[in-house]
Amino acid sequence: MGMNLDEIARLSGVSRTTVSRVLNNKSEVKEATRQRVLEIIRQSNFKPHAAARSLAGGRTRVLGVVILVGVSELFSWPYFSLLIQGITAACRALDYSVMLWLAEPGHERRTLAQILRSGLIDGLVISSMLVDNPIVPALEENNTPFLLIGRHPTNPQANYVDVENLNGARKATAHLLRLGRRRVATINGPLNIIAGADRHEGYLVALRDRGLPVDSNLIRESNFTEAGGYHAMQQLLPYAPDAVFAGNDLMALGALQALREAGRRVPEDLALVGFDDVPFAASTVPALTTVRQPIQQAGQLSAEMLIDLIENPQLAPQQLVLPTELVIRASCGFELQNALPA
Amino acid sequence: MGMNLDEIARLSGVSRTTVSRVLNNKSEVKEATRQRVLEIIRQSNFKPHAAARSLAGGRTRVLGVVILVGVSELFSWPYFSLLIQGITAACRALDYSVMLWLAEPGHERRTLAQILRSGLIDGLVISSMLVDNPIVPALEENNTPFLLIGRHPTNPQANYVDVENLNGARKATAHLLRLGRRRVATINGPLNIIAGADRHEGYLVALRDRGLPVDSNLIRESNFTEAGGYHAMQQLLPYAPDAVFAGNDLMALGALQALREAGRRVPEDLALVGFDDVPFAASTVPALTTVRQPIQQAGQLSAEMLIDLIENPQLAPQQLVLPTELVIRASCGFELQNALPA
DNA sequence: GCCGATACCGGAAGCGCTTCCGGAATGTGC
DNA sequence: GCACATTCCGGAAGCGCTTCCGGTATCGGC
Repeated sequence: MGMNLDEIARLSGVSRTTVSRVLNNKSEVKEATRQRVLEIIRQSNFKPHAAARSLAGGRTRVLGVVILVGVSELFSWPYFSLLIQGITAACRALDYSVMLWLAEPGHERRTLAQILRSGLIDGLVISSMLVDNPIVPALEENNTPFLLIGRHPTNPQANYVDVENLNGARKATAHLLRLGRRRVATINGPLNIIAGADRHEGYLVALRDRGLPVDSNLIRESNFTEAGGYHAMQQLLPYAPDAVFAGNDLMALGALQALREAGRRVPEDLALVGFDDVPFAASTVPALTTVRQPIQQAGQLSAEMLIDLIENPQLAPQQLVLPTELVIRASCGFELQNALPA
Repeated sequence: MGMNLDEIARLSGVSRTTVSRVLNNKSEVKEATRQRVLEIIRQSNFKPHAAARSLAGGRTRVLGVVILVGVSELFSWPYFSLLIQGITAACRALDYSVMLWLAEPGHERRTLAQILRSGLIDGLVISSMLVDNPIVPALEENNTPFLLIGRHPTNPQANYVDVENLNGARKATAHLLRLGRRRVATINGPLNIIAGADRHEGYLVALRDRGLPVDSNLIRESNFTEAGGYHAMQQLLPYAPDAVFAGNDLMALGALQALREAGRRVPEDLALVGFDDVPFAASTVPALTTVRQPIQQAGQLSAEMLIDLIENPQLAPQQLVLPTELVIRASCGFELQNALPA
C-alpha cells in the first residue's frame, strides 16, 4: 500500500535518487545495482505515482485526444473507433496513457484552453477535419506539441497524418471511367471538411486525366450522411448519370436506397463506388466497391510520431500521408463495350 | 505562464490557502473575498495544475474507462462510440476528465494492476460483459471505486448499469409469436457473454410465456458477427423456421444475406428481428425490426453514478437497468391469419 | 465592557517524485 | 604510490497544490 520510492530504496539498500534513476533508465547506475533495484520493484509490484512524477518531472506521459463531435458524427463509424484503437495500441506499447475529450461544437476553443492549461497532457492528437478548424491557431500559440489527423490546409509547419483522399477518389473515379462509364456523377461531402474537398478534387482530377468535361449537373454537395446521399441521388437521377462516386460509404448506401426505389439496377444501369470501406460495405446488395483507408494505422502512427515529437522537441515538423486502396466489389460492374483503354 | 496559486494570491491580496479554498468551494471564505479571488482567476485565465492538485489532495478528478478489445469488437459498433460519448458528456459537465484503456485479451489483469497502482484515476468504468470477467475479482481487492457496464452475474455488491437485455429479447420474440409465427428460431451470441446469455434467456421466457415448447434444432449459438449469423442461418434452414430472433443486428444482417442466397423472402417466408438498432438497421432490405438499447444514456448515467460513488464513499452499491424498446420495421412482417391474441 | 463562540484567514508541512550538485569509490597511466 | 578522470551514488531542494492547525477579527449576550 504505502509503497513509494523511499520504501523501494530502503528495501534495496540504495537511495531514493538511485531508484528514480533506475525507473527512468538513466545511465549512471551500476548494472548490478540496477538489477537489484529492478528485482525489488518487481517483487513489490511497485508503480511510481503518476501525479508526483509529473509534478516533479514536468512530464505526464499522457497523450490527449480531442475529437470534434459534430464533425465526427458526420464521418461516423468506424472512423472514430479505429482511430482510437490505433492510438491506444501505440500508447500501450510506449507506456503512455490516453485522455479523451469530445469537444462540443462551438466550445472547442474553451475546451482546448482548459486542456492545455491543466497540465494533464504532454501532447495532443486532434481529429482536425474542418478547413477552418478554429482550434489550430490556439494551439500554435501554445508550446504543447500537437498533431492533426487529417492534413492542415495551409500551415506547412503543422504535424499531421492523413490518408490519400484525393488519390483514392481519383482512383475510384478513374476505375469507373476505365470501365466505360461516360456520365460519372459525384455525391461529395461538405467542401469545408478537408477530406470532403480532397475527395471532390480527386474526382475532378480523374475527369481531367481523361480529358473529359466537368458537368455541374452531375455534382452534388451533400453531408456524409445516408439521408444526404439518398436525397442527392434523387436530384441526380433526372440528369441520367451512368455512374456515381460517393464521398463515403454512408452516402453510397443512401444513394443505393434511392436507386432501388427508382427501379434502377446497380451496376447494370448505374455503377456505384463509395469511400471508407466500412464493415457493411461488403454486405450491401450489390456489395459496394469502395476505397479503403488505413484508419487504425493512421491512429497508431499519429501517436508514435507525436510521442517522438514530445521526446525530441528539436524535430522538424512531421507530415505523413498514408495510401488508400480501391476495393473492387460488385457495385461498379464490369467493363462495358465502350470501355476506355486502361 | 508562470501562473500559480501564489501568484493569484499575491494579485488578490490573500494567502495561497485562501485561493485554494476558493478553488475547492470551501465554505470558510467571506463572499466578498471569494468574488475578488474568482475575478482575478478569471482575468488571468488560471487553471490549477492537475498533477500538483492530485498529489496534494489525493484525488485526480479523472475517470478511467477500460474496454476489453476482444469482446468490444464482437459487440461492435456503435456500442463503443456511443458509450464513450455518454461518459465524456457526463464528465465534461462535472469537470472530470476521461482516460481510456483498451485492454488486450489475456493481459487484462496486468493492465488493470498498472492502472490502479499508477494513481492516475479516482474511479473506473469497465465494459464488463464476460460472465467470468477476470478483472472483477482483482478490482474487488482494491479500494478504487468501479462500476460495470453490464450487470455482474453473481456479485450483488458490484455497481453496474445495464440495459434490459432479457426483457428486450422477450419482447422481440413475443412480437413474432403474437404475429402468428410458430417456428421461431434464434441465433444468439456467445453464452459466456452476459448480454448474450440474457438475450437468449429472454427468447426462452417468451416461448414459455405462450406455453410453447423449446426446439433445440431452432437454437444456434453464434458469435455476434455477421459471418456468424450467416452460417447459423444456413444451419437453421433445414429445420424450416418461420421466424428468427437474432441476438444482435450484425448477425441479423448475416442471416438476411443467407436467406437472400437461399431464395427465401423476408418477411413473407421468414420474419426476422435483431437487437441493438444500429444505424444501418433502418437501411437493410427489408428494414430490420430490432430492439433499441439506450447506450449513450447508459454511458452518461454510469459516469454520473461513479462520480457520485467517488465523492460519497459511504454510498450503498448502485445498480441500474435501463429499458429497451422494440422498434418495429418491415422485417418482422404483419399479422398472419393464425395470429395469437395479443 | 468583557467573554466565549464563530467566521475567516495564513503559516507551514508534506504529497512522491526528479534533478542539481557535490562527494566517494573505482579505474588508469605513469 | 600518486594525480587525474570517470563512474556511481546520496543529500537536499523544490515542483504546485491541499490541509492541518492555530491565530486574529467580528459579533451576540449579559
